[in-house]
Amino acid sequence: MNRIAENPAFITPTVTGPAAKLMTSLSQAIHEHRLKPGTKLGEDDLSEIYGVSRTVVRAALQALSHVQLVELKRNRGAFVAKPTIREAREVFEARALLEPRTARSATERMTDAALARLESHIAAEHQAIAEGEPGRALRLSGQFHIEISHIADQETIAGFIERLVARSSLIIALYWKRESALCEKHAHHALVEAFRRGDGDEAEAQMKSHLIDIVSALDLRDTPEPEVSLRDILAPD
Amino acid sequence: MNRIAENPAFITPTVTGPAAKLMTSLSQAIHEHRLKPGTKLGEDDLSEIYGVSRTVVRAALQALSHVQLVELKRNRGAFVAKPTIREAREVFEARALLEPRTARSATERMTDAALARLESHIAAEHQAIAEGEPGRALRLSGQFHIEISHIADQETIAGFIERLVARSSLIIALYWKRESALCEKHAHHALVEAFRRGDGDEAEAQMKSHLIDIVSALDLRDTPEPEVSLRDILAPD
DNA sequence: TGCAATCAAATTGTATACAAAATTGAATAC
DNA sequence: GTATTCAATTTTGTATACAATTTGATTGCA
Repeated sequence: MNRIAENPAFITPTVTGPAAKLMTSLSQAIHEHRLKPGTKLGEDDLSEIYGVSRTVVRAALQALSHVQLVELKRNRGAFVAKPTIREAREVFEARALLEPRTARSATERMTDAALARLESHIAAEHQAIAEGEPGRALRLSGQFHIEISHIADQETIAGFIERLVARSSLIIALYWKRESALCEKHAHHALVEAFRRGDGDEAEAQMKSHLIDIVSALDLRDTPEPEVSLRDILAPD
Repeated sequence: MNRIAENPAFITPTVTGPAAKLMTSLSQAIHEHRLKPGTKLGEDDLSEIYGVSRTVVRAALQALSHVQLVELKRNRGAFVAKPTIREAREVFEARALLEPRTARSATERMTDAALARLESHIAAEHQAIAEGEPGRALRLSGQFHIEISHIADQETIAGFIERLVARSSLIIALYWKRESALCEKHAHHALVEAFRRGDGDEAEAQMKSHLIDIVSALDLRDTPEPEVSLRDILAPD
């Protein structure tokens, strides 16, 4: 069974049992932009919706806060994280540091089975776009990157990349330029071609430019914070 | 107030309130090798020791498991993490990927105040060794690396490095060769000199070789797992 | 004696009850 | 009419009670 079916959540759950289900469900909703940055995640609401106690809800929310998909404010509750422009830049700088080299490592460890998985990712991505589900396409696109890091067989780095890709989804929700089309199709295809040829240099270069393309499609100009910043400024923790 | 005094725990707590105190205390004990890899952390024990309920204990243990200082086994409890040789290699490969470049960034952003902080770290490290407290020295040595990542002003990467340095402490506890002396004195001093001269190339190179030196002082030879070797010895047929 | 099954003790997992804090809105004073 | 205060409500934080699982020890049986 491949990882796609096993872990549609993106983030490898760091909790077990019912809390993991909740974490997966929330994580997926955040990734597909059904839950928008800043949304309040009330404990009672979630506990009623999922039919579990607040104890379990809190465990899931804490786990999500550890991967920075959720922000916990003491005595105030849990909110879908809202990365700042500064954080957005940092996330992509970290990805630029980790992913190109990881793509090179993946090239060296590439197998036919792994190539097939990557291609099925791309196919699923195209299908999602064709079916008018951009949220699902975005999630699959992120999973493509994560899959590469797992192929590279560096689980520690893969864990970091999982977190970075997850936050990238929030960043895209907040800062994506409407004008620029989300076209990862060609970039991902070019990467797979490099993998197939076993060309590590090319894979590294492709990944590097792919990440630059993504950043250039974001609007990360310094602008005054949205409305909610008032609270943060006037009642800081 | 500087970061050293604020965060003697190493790991920036991802929880608030009483659970943060507990996390800090446990994290510090693990770093100083007072709590050894594999030690069981029973919920009732901790709850009695710290005078808080199991709810708080569980929150702290969950937080520690998210930074991989603690391993949670479902229905079995929490244990101080015990990185495998494979994980040890991965941790230092990730550090090799992140820290040299981060040292270069730190060079560009270096200030007199930051240099002074780094030097006070080294001084405290020497003092700890002189006073025969190798545990404290090791913790301070790790904080030196973390401080550099904060100076580089990349909080996302700094968070990763915090986790890697934390796990490195467990790895050192498990795999340090007795023969080789822990002498980070010169390496850290050379780094500070490079920072002072604003020599980014040199800082990057120094960090790279420093990490290689640490790995070379570890015994990461593939050995059969403890149980397996027992079986081999006792049932040689 | 050796092995297996069953039962008891201890420990973790989950739910719920209670305490504390923050938010909300209405009443009152200016 | 506006602002301020205070109480009621809601929500989160913590403790505790109960359920489920694991562990090991004892007993029964071959």
